[in-house]
Amino acid sequence: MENAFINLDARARTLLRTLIESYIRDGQPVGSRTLARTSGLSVSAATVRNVMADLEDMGLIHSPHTSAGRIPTPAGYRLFVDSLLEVRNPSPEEVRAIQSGFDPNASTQDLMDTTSNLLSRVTRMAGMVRLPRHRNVALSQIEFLRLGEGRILAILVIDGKEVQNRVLELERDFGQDELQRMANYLNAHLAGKSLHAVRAELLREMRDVRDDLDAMMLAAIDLGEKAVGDEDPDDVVVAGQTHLLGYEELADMERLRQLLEAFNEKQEILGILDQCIRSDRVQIFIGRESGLDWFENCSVVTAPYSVDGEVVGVLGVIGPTRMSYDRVIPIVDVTARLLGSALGDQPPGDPK
Amino acid sequence: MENAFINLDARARTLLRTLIESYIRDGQPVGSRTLARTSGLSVSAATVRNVMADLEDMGLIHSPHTSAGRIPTPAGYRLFVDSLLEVRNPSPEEVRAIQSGFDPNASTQDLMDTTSNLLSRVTRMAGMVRLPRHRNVALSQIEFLRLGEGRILAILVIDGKEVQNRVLELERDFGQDELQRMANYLNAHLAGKSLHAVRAELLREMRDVRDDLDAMMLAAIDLGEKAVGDEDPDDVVVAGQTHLLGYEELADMERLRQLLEAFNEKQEILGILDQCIRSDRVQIFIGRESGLDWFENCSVVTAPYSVDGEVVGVLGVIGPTRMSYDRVIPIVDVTARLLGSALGDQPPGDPK
DNA sequence: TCTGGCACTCGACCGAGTGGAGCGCTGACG
DNA sequence: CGTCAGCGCTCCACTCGGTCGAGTGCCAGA
Repeated sequence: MENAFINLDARARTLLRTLIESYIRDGQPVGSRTLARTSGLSVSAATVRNVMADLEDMGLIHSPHTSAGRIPTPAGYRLFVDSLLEVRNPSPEEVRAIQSGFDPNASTQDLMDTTSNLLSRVTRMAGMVRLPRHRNVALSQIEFLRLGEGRILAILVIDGKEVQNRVLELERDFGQDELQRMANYLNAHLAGKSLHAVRAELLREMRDVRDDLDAMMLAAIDLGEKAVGDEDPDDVVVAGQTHLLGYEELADMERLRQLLEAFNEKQEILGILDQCIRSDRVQIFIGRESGLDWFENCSVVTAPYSVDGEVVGVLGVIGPTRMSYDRVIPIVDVTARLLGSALGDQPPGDPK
Repeated sequence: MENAFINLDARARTLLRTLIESYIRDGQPVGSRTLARTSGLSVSAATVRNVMADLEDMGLIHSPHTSAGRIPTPAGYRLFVDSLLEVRNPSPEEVRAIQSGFDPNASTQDLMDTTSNLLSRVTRMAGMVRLPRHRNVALSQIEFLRLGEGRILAILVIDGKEVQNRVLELERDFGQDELQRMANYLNAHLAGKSLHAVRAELLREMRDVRDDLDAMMLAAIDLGEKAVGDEDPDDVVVAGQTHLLGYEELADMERLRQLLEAFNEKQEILGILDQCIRSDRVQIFIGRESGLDWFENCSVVTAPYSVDGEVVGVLGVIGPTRMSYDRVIPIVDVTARLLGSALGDQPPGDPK
């Protein structure tokens, strides 16, 4: 595949690029004559045919039947997005549409919903956002509530606005007043620190037990660790799945069913997104590259988003492989940046 | 429509029933010859033709084109389900499948998810469950947490297991200790009563202010009312939408898009379900009867479910108009009963 | 190495023809 | 008056053959 790229001379690359662009635009197999006319090169259709035959040998394009034009293979798309594509800057209206969608003082959940909606509306495909990891947001407050025999509700207030409930099942039973004192202790020690730091501190304290800690403190630390320990639930917000019904290259009902089912289950979507969280740029999956066969004719464009320089999540869109990458890529890119800054701006914009 | 029923003699009704059953089974327009053979009546095809012509005049059946068999109209389906249908008892396997799906000590949310999943899996259509109104579940505990300037988090524990958070925005600021005292006051007065009763009591106390209440108590009552006041959010749980992609009578992509969109928005689904909550039996909407035109070729079968004799919600399925009503209706019916008793059994099953 | 030309292939489209299912109507029968 | 057999007609679904056009592969010549 790497070799394929090296072996391609400038003319072949131009032709391949023109062919794919044309196919993306029209959805029709493109033949030698049209390609010769539209490529801008002054070569004859016959010459183009020879080049096309070479490209077909390399597995970059193929004919759906003997005498039709050529369409790109997944490998062709791969080469295209990796080294032939010139991304457009997102149009000003699009940037404005995206930017105006972000409400600076919405809750995180709302922000996620808005973002995936935005992505799906602007691209007319399905948008998805991986929830941010909360590693470096500040714990404002922690409280415990006794529900029943050994069952405790832990309430974490994060960033002064986000609230998380967790039900803990314990062997020992605590009275409400004990719980209150433990919460006071934890709040005094931990409030304002990031969840990440809180967890580290609790674990450290559990390790080197000091003499000046009484049993209650120990229990408090233990309880705090349990409450904070469970990382945020893995989840992903999806929107605009129905846009995918409009693409006739995805018209196979059975495939479509599997695709929508995947959106419901979310598990496989999560898997795909998690593969992208390492990269620091826009990433693209084409067709079956992700190893899922219901993914035929689909592509994913993702970008990680970060707060204060640390990647905390991924967002992206999923649509037909035959999509306008030059338009979609910058949209996903800029949305990721804007989401990152919307998340990052909040603490300063809403001090205490 | 009523007249149509009265005017139909036994033979015509048998023929209509056989025709609709046959069409539901095969999806093919059914002609006079086959109908004469399968109806069990000993009449000739010609006679059947005469009857069919009458039925067509009444608007109960129609031909898709000049010389094809007849298919039922929505009015025909209506008559069919109202007075011709003989529902089968649900098959034992189906009852068992449904019954075994209910985990007696799952949370309400889980129960709703399970139920809609169950409905969709057993019927192979889309299942939906309207969340139960909480009017008569017991409030176990109420707590307040100060989030910031005038912003308070109210935590309601219901039935000793369900937890609800509500953020209240107030004009006046309260300290955490004030909040604690108010919560104590409310808990002492209200714990164990039903949400409905709690609300009534709070409203009553607000009306006839008594002298022996100090300002704090008043504030507490006000706060409690705010916290309990907002009824549970309207919501509905949907599952198995993707099953609908399999029915070729729903193959129109644009219609399908609208249908799935409706499931996402949930608003219209809610509207339909709310129309059914009054009835105490299985209800059926056929085609456009609900007034929504994307609903063509779809039908809804719903049944309310009740706890302790009071209807608290509705569940149902949505699928193609051409569905096996005789199978679906008892399934929906029995599921509603089982869900009701699963919800009702919990308080006795989990005392305290 | 490029190019024009030629033969060939294949799908899309059209129109005619055919078979079959099904209807409406009519006239006869009990 | 209800029932029924039969006839003629309509319309759909399918097939078949022919044509057209787009596109390919290959070859010979510049």
